[in-house]
Amino acid sequence: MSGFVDDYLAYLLARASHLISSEFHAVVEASGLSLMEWRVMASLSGKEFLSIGELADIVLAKQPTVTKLVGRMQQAGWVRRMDAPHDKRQSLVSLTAAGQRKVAPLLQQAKAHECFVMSGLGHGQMRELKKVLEGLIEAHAPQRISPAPPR
Amino acid sequence: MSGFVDDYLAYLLARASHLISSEFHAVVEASGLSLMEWRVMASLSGKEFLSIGELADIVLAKQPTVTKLVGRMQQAGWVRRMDAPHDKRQSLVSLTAAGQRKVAPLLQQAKAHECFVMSGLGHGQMRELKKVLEGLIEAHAPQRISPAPPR
DNA sequence: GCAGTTTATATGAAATTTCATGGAAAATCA
DNA sequence: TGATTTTCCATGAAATTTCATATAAACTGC
Repeated sequence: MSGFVDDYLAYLLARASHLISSEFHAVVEASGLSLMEWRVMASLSGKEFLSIGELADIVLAKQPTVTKLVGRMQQAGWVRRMDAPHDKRQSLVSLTAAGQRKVAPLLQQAKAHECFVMSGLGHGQMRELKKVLEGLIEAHAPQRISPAPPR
Repeated sequence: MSGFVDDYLAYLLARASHLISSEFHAVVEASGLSLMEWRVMASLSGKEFLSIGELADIVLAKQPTVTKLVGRMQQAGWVRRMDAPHDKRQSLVSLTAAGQRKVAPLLQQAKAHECFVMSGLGHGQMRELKKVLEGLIEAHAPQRISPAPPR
């Protein structure tokens, strides 16, 4: 490792994230999906649908990237799109039946992998870690929506 | 957020990392560097030099990506390369004087940003977080080098 | 309802990344 | 030492991402 980046929080986060993701990446690729495709499908699973913008936010990618990614996934038959009935600007993305079958096993394996990672930590540390991360995410969320004043 | 990814460790790590990096990304780009260029230069600062392979590992990118990235940075005059004297396969990368001048202020600002992030956590939680991350990184390091048996 | 503005997504061109492979130097081993 | 394998980096072609911008629909305030 390098002098500066050692012990630098942003770097530790990036490295830990990369390492953990990479491990599971192997599983994901074995099923013929890219990491981004997996993220999209995992995000979509359980939900009725998500808009392109929501997806971009969740999968941590830019909007044009997601538009094109979803386009390719649609070609592959894993997702479908429809215009939002009330807001015709939005494009709502949802899993097809084939898509659901494709992710289902991965969702299981993801949980298994998480357990594996967790086993190296201890349940307590794990909960603590998640709590701190959630706190960080909360605290640094881009647009802080101030509570609407009572009407 | 989405149902599945909520509370999924790999995702929390990815999101927290992305969020914290993005904040500093603004500072980095203001100085005319990309995130990757910043990582390379930060990694190099303090070190005499690093090989392409070491850099790729540190900055979490693939080897061909780093080769080309370094090529562009060399064009820009921020880094230089030389063949390793003992192993002519290796290409050693080091900062030029211009490169050093370029990163110096960013190194300062990075520390400042880290303090800012830390301020939302408390020193104790911060140390704990870093410790857990370092543990994760250590535990999941790709090639565990077992200590050489005494000769 | 109408300008002016904002929001959500799409898209083409350019930049970057990735994959697969190549070549050359080092390491291994019989 | 010569053959074989491995390691390290470069590179061309293909795939992806990104930037800048376009388009169309929704909002805002008269």
